[in-house]
Amino acid sequence: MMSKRVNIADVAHAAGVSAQTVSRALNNKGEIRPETRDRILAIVDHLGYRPNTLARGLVTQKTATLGLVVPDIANPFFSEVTRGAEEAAHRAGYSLLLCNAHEDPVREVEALYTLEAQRVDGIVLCSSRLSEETFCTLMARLPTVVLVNRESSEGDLKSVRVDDEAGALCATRHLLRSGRRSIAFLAGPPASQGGQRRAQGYQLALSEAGVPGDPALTVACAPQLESGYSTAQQILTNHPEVDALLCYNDLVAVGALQACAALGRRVPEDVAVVGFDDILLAGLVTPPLTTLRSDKRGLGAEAVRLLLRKLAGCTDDCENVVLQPELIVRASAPAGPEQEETLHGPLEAIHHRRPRGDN
Amino acid sequence: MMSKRVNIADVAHAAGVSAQTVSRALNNKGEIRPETRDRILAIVDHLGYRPNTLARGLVTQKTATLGLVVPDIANPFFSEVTRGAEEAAHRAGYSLLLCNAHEDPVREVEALYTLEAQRVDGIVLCSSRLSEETFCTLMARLPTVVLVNRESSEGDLKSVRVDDEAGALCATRHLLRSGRRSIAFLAGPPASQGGQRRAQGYQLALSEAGVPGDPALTVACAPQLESGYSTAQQILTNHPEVDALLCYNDLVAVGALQACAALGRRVPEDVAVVGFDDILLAGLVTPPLTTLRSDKRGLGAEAVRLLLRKLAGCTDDCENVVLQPELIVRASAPAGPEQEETLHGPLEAIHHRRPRGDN
DNA sequence: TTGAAAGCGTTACCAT
DNA sequence: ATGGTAACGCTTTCAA
Repeated sequence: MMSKRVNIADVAHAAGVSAQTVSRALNNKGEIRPETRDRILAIVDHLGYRPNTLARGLVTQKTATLGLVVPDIANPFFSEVTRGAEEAAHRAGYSLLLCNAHEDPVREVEALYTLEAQRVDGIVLCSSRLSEETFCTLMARLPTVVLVNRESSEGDLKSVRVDDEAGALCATRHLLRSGRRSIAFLAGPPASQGGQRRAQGYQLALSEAGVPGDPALTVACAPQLESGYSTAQQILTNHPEVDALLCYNDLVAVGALQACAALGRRVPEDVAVVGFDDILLAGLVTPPLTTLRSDKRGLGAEAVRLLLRKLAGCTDDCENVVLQPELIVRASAPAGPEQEETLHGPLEAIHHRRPRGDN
Repeated sequence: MMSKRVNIADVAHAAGVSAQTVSRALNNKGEIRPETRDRILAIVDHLGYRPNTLARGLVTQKTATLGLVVPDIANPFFSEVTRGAEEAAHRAGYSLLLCNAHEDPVREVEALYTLEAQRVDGIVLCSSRLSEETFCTLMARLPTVVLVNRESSEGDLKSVRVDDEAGALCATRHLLRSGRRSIAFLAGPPASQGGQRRAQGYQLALSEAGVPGDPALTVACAPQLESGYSTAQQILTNHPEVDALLCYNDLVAVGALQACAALGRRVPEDVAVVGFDDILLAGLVTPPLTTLRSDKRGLGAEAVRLLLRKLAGCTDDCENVVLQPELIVRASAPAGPEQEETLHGPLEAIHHRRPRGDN
């Protein structure tokens, strides 16, 4: 039925040359007479020949394919990271094999095995939830890996991440400056390194200010809206004195907003809410979220760039990359009265009046 | 440095059998003595051997990999579709090669060529912006394709889509019933078949109601928030009588909400706004969006299922799938006074009080 | 400048 | 039940 796929031999035959010469014409490699090359390329075009990347990969030991592992592609944070990674990969002539780890370490390991079997040239691993131990065992056999939002003690493992600690520090300071005294932290998945670092920034800000940190006010939660809702509800119920919620990400923060509404707590009058990431949603809910903006696409793009540099054998200047998040002050946690006119007042107005959607 | 990758010959040697037997053990295929198999599998495990899928694909002409092409992976609609597709693919033992067409027909063709070269077993092509002509030319040479949100006259090309016409019809009727008389349509990309079908539903509802359709009230726009903003602003300025905006998708609708705010038009009092898709955002903006909910993950999952059925040679029951969207009435376009207590009144309250985020 | 042969790692096919 | 050989489609290496 379907005629057999045209291969390099067919092209060679049609051009009256050897397969070798066709290969040279295609890869612009080795000496070849220009007119021969042009003739061959014309035939390639006419026959609609596409080199089989499997065969090519088998011999070159390179697939021009990268693996990308994310905890949840439907999470806006990771779809932005993915977009950035895809663009950078595409620009460099690489394809992207996407794996959704589903917030599950088992699935994550599975994904890494699959990528190994597929012989991807390198892997971008986002927000890994694996233990450091599992990690080191795996890395030994995997192709080159670059981590996103996670670091590892493992030798030459490079990473790209946002400065979680600085972000949480900045946000917590902001809350303290605006007069909040009992700040709870919705910490995200315990296995998340980002969550752990944010916890440190949060603690640091508290001790700076001489505020006694109550361990009961740091509560783990899944990185989704629903979990933010239930966790915030629980915190606000058990600790009525809480007047601010620092959230693992914007989805959790939106859930927290809804919990406040459900409990009749006004935001920001009774409770201030701060998110993390500044996804599109953040500026559009009511009240708009104060949050830490991170360059999500940049994270993905930078990870791919680092990966490609490592693949190119560039060992020297491949440093870890730490991107600084930017505090975006909106109505869910405004500046206190004393800072109103100075630091963030004007910004706030700008940030939620303008149409946005592509940050 | 890095020891050579272990291959099937190494395993065979270690087990004292032929490569053939190792292959049989691995694929559970052909006759093999159970104890031999177990012994081999133990060695496989011990050596950490992973079959090279390239080599396997080269000989079997199957890669266990599907291609997914989307216009924009950062668009929440498509990241949900992707999530559904990835899950279905993973469950069936397939990997997913992701291509972002970037809302650009040229990139789309490029992506299809890449997938062809990668010898994916099949392709899920979402919301293609290609002309029917380009399309037919390409399809002839591509591996099996299933379309999402697009249909084609091309022979055996199957598709999965939402019923755009029915959705737009339903939404427009809803607006008319609630007393709106001058309804504009922000139509999305002209090349979008979904947009075209929605235009038909919109027109049909207008003629049903005997409302004269003004062609100037159907305006193309990019499927993003910013474009919704500028397009709505333009419409509302040029046609002050407009009292409702039917939008291509929820992002456009949110932009339209912002335009209304900027122009001092109250929603829904002065202008009603309706979106499409019911992405997470839709229920969380102010006012919450009335919209047509589509099963985004289901779309992706169903497309993969259809694709796999076709690959399995199942030609008979592979029908096109058309999913019905569901009108979700929220405050941006409430029911009119006369329908308040009957149809949608109670629903509305439910839809924006509950925490949501995983629809 | 071009071609022939070998080999990448696996499975299919036919022997044994 | 197991093994040998060829083949998948390409690039690398060497020879002409």
